[in-house]
Amino acid sequence: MEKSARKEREFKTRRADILEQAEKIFAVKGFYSATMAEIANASGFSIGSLYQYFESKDNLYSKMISEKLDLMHEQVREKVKVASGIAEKMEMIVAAHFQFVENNEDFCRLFLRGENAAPSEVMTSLRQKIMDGYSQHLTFVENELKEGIKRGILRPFPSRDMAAVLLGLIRSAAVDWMLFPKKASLLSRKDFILSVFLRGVQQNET
Amino acid sequence: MEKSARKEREFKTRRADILEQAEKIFAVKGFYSATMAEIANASGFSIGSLYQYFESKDNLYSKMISEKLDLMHEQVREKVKVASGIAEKMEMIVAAHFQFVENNEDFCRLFLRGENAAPSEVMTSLRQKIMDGYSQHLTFVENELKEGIKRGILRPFPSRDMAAVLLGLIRSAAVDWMLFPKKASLLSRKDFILSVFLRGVQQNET
Amino acid sequence: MEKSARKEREFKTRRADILEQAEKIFAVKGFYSATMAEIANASGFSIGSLYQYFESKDNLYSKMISEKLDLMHEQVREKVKVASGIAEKMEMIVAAHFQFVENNEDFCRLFLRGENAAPSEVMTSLRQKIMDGYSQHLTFVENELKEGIKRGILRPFPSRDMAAVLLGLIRSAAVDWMLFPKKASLLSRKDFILSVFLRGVQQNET
Amino acid sequence: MEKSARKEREFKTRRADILEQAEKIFAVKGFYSATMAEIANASGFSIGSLYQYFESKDNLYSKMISEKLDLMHEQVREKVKVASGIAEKMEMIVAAHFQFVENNEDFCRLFLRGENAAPSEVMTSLRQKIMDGYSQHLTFVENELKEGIKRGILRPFPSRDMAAVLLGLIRSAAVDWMLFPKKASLLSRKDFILSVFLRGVQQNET
DNA sequence: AATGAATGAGTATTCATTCAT
DNA sequence: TATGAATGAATACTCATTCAT
Repeated sequence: MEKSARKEREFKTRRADILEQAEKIFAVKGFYSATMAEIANASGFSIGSLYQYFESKDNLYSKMISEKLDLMHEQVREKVKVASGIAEKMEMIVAAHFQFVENNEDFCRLFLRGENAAPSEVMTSLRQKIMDGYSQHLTFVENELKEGIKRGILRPFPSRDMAAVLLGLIRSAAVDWMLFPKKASLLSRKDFILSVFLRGVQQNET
Repeated sequence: MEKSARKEREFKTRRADILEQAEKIFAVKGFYSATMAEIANASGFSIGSLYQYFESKDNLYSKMISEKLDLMHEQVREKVKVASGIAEKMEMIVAAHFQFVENNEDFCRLFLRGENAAPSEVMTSLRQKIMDGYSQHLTFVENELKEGIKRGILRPFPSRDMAAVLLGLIRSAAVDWMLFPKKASLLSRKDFILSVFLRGVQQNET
Repeated sequence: MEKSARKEREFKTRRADILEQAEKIFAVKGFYSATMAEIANASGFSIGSLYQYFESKDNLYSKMISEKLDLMHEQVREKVKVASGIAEKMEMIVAAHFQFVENNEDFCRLFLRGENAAPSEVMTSLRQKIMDGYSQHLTFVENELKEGIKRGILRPFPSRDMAAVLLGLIRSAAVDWMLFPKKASLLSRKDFILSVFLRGVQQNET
Repeated sequence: MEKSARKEREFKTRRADILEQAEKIFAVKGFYSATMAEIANASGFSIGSLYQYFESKDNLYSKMISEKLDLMHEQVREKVKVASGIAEKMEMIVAAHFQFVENNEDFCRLFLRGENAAPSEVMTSLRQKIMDGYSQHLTFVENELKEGIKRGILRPFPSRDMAAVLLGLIRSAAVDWMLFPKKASLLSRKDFILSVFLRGVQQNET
């Protein structure tokens, strides 16, 4: 039926609209201080309608977080995929992350604030989902680095630890950029981070 | 007066007791889900008494966070102070942080969760305090690194960025350790982090 | 729209129901001892619903007082308006007040108790509103008396003072009636009050 | 024992001090918003000490009100006692009340506010006490007026009603004076009130 | 399907009173 | 006797969720 297809499409669009507004509000107020009424209002729906798209406030928040996080991982992977060569792939890992942060600053600020909180079932499962997603992402990065080790470009450190270090460096640059606002774009710090990661900060002994 | 001195001492002890219990409860439940009644109960005081030591729930949380953070910064600085030589100082920066995280895991988990949230006055001032403390700490680390640059031990990168990188590496190792529990102590990762920071991950070109 | 009109009507009815029950409870217990739960219960609404009709307990109390007071003033004025001649108008002023007191004893007892209290914003504004209402009412009575002075029926006392005296006499009769319950209606004291007001208590010298 | 006599004296002095401060605070904040801590502080005693002089907050308030009211009644009676002749006695009734109000404005404002509230035992008994005191006072005034009726100076109205009217006029003048602050003293309105009471507001027919 | 009024459980905070010191 | 820290009952208000229309 054509009808159901259009309905389906509309459903998704509206769902996305809600998610978009919710993200903004959660970013400003945090999970607890944001209210369903507020989100309903901002997205132009009634409170009741919100519950047609999401089971609960927890669920709305969870979906918002996890879907966006998935998007980030996906974006990173896609950009890395089209890159050729270890060096370019590593550059893309950093660049893609930075681009996502710049394009989704509100969302990322939510993580400065944290608040992946609450002891509820749903929230616990969110935390698990976040960790799983992170774990997979780590594995993805790890595999790229392994290639570098194999080719003798990278030192034979444990690849998982190296991946954690790379993501840690990316994260710390992003946090620093959000915490202490600067004129320069986050992306402009890409080379610095890459350089530190690749060559270390130690003066060449010669 | 002896009397007032003892009272003073008792006051501080009890205040610390409350803070200690509150930390545990906040760590498990988060700021919003933890209740004053729970904290009162856990610390063996009545609800009313809590308010003799702290103005409000916000205030209790703020004090708990900021005092512990101050303690961390202080502990790091003291350990670095007694170290001699750039290398040893940098080692101490990493070691002292790791030790603190191991000794205060509950507290640190609070930061995984984040939740330095709430749009209230008190919480806003807490966030400012956290940022100020971090900023000062960054400056402290930066000054140590500057010495290293001056002596030609470290590459002439912007010292502040290098400091941010070092703290970022420390943080990412700590987060990784808390997120994916391992048998090995966090401290055992010190040399790896230091090595990465100092020599980088790039294979020596030969 | 028919719908919104009915909604509107229902809203007003329910609001009035709450006000009516609240009046009784406040009359018995006073502002502070009355609880929102009690009022909710008595009016057959949930606690939450009370807050859909009134912003706060203070607000509920304020509206109840000021709307009823407005009603009293209005009723007095309407009855006076249809009266013809100074004598009849003055009679109506007394009669209308007494009728209101008899019909709204609970409400009036609230004023024996006073309790237009509380240092809150809302309550301060209530007190101002009460005074303003009283002031206007005084002016209304004053204008009627001025007519009597102009026609040489009343002694040329300051009209405002005379108005205050008349309302004072009305009030004292009402208070006496409420304080020391008697079989006779308050209205039956109308002629006495009027007589005292007009001719005083002094024996005619002859 | 001398000692106990001094103790007794001290006790009364301190009790009076508390009552004095309490009156001020109650006048400003009302019964419910005033706190025992505040009263303790203002009167220079500890909270615990307050309870050595008064059983409870209700009791403190009750005693403050009833003792001051007794004082008012007493002062009026004494001044009336030394007056000679009906006219002078009636003048004194008005003058003595007005003087008390001027000398105890804070206290009297408490009655504008009312708040002889609370459904507690103690408060109920206070209300009874106030009514009894008022009733006795009314009887006292009534007896003076009876004398006037007997001597043919006053119209043969029911004496109790006349007394209520006189006290009502006094009250309304006092309330008006407190509600709408004026430069003139309250006492300066004595003759007006007396004149209205005696001769009414009606123009003499001549 | 959409609405938004109604619900009521849940919680921070206050403050009269007590009692150990 | 005096103190004031400790107590905990009491209560206004919020907001996620439901469901009648």
